[in-house]
Amino acid sequence: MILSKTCNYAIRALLYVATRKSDNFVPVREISQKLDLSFHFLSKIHLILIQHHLTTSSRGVKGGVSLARPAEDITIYDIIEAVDGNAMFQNCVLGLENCSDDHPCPLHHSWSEYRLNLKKIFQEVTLADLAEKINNEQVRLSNITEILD
Amino acid sequence: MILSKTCNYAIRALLYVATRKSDNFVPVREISQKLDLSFHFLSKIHLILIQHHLTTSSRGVKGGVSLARPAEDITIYDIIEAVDGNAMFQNCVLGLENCSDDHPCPLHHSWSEYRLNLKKIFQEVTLADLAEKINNEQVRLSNITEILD
DNA sequence: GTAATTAAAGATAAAAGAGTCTTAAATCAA
DNA sequence: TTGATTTAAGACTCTTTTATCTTTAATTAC
Repeated sequence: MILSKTCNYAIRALLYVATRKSDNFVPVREISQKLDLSFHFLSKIHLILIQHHLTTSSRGVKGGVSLARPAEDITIYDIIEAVDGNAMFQNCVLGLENCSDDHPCPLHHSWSEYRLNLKKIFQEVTLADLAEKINNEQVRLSNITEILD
Repeated sequence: MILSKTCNYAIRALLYVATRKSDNFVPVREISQKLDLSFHFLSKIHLILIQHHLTTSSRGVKGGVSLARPAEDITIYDIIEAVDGNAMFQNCVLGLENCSDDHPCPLHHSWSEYRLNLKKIFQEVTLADLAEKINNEQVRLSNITEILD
């Protein structure tokens, strides 16, 4: 797996929040039910997202989480960086410590080019882009077919 | 990290064997010393490689491991597939189970194209290609600068 | 103020990945 | 045959990731 499970869940959760596009907070319970994920685990993931200023939250009856800034301004890369870090986009594919153009590993050349593309793919796409696709029912967010009822 | 540590070590170990290009077996002890990796851990990794018919081995005084077929016929992809499996080259980037052209996740389109490139990069390169680079001292295999003395 | 609701925080546990250690088995050399 | 060498195999430990459960704190509605 390229992304950790935690990161997968984070992306899907934020996409769900983005599709709700209400001014209100979205309860974690609702997200976990709609995406069929563990409520407690998702709560924990949200702490990370809050720490990285991707979401804000409110406790209490009308509480929940919401995006910290417009969905247009949050890329998938932002989420990956917050949860999994950016090692994937920087490190040597063979795990060597000072792999560089000057001291390359055998795969350095092809990999460093590829790595940029990987970053690009995730940076080019915002939550808004994907939320629109989801709302147009062109794509899905969960193993369960219907998530938005 | 895209590849597991186990997989990194496996690739580097086989590259080392390929650079030795002797008809003899190469002791795991020698590999571990030259690559600065744990001998016992590397021994374990070699069991995987042997099971997947990437290497053969011999016990005893002149024993060790050697490539099961010519270095020209072993790609980096072969090693990755043996050690880490092929989930990375097949699975949905968001971890959805039946993500496909018919039932895509929001990232399916860009990802499925990208995934093919990823596979290609590793399939295009053989141990022989990289061993040649290493022997020409264009690249390195270890954090330690000199590995071939 | 009280009760219901919801995130925050922390303790705990299960599973997987990474790494170590010991013993057994095979091979070679003398 | 004996001893040295080297892989094979399995038990064991440590760390990280994933997941669960419980308690606390904040917010809202009444």
